Amino acid sequence: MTLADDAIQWYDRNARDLPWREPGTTPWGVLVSEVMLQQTPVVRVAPAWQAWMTRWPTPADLAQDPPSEAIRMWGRLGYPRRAMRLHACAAAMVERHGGRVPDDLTELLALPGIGTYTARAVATFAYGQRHPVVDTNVRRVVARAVEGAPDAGPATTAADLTAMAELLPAESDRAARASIAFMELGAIVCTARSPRCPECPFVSVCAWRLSGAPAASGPTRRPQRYAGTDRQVRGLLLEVLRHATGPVPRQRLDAVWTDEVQRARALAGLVDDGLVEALGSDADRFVLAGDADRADVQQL
DNA sequence: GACCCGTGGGG
DNA sequence: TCCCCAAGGGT
Repeated sequence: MTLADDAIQWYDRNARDLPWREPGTTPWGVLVSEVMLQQTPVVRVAPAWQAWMTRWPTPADLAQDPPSEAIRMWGRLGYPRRAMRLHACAAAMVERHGGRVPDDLTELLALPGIGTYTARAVATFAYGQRHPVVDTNVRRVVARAVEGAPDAGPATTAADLTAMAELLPAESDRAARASIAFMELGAIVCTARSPRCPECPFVSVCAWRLSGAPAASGPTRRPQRYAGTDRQVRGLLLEVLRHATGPVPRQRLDAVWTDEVQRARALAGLVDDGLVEALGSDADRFVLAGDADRADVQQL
């Protein structure tokens, strides 16, 4: 039995019942789930995915609505730029691919918001192709089980893809199952903190376990605190704009954060990123991207 | 490669 | 409380 065989067998008995894994999920549904899952936990994605797919069952449905509606529907999943890119992605698929999700890796990679991981995930899970699919879970599982390391080092895309490629079964359908199985293992058993090794199909062959499960050593870089960052300010500004039914006067945005310099920087950043538009010659009113026309109507 | 980009829940 | 982290992508 190879690691892939063990993982697939384990997955068949332990896979979570997630909505985008239901039979009949379209490539678009797979793509939407993968984008939503970029840095957002499964439990919060599930209901959002259902609502999104009900409202926009195809790329063309989404492309017909303005980006502002995508940003609103995104709700509090975080990183709202993903909503905007998903909208741009839908528009690009309508323009370049007749409204269908392409099955070619290169064409997928060329779409907005679709990077190395997501392109491979869609080609593999939506179309059954044989590609290594490497996310943070896979990197951790391979680091421990194969390399004997306590955790994955910094992402090195090419090397990570090579490492996983060597573990993939030859047959494409099994290769796809192996990839999803490794991801699932990393998500619910071989977790970053407190791995559940007794439940792991690799427990007896895991290189990390066999070497005594050493703890990680060395200094870990402390990420920036969230409180007080531009990201928090952007979140507060966008929260106001999401719920607005018309143009929001600058004065109302001024109320969300006292530091004027930081507030202005955050707002300018949102405009630069295309999430927000300024209205009027004085740029004294703001709307979500794509709402300018509607806003003008409401002005009259 | 470093850094920026939201949000919420668990330990 | 505080810290960590969660199916990354773009610059």
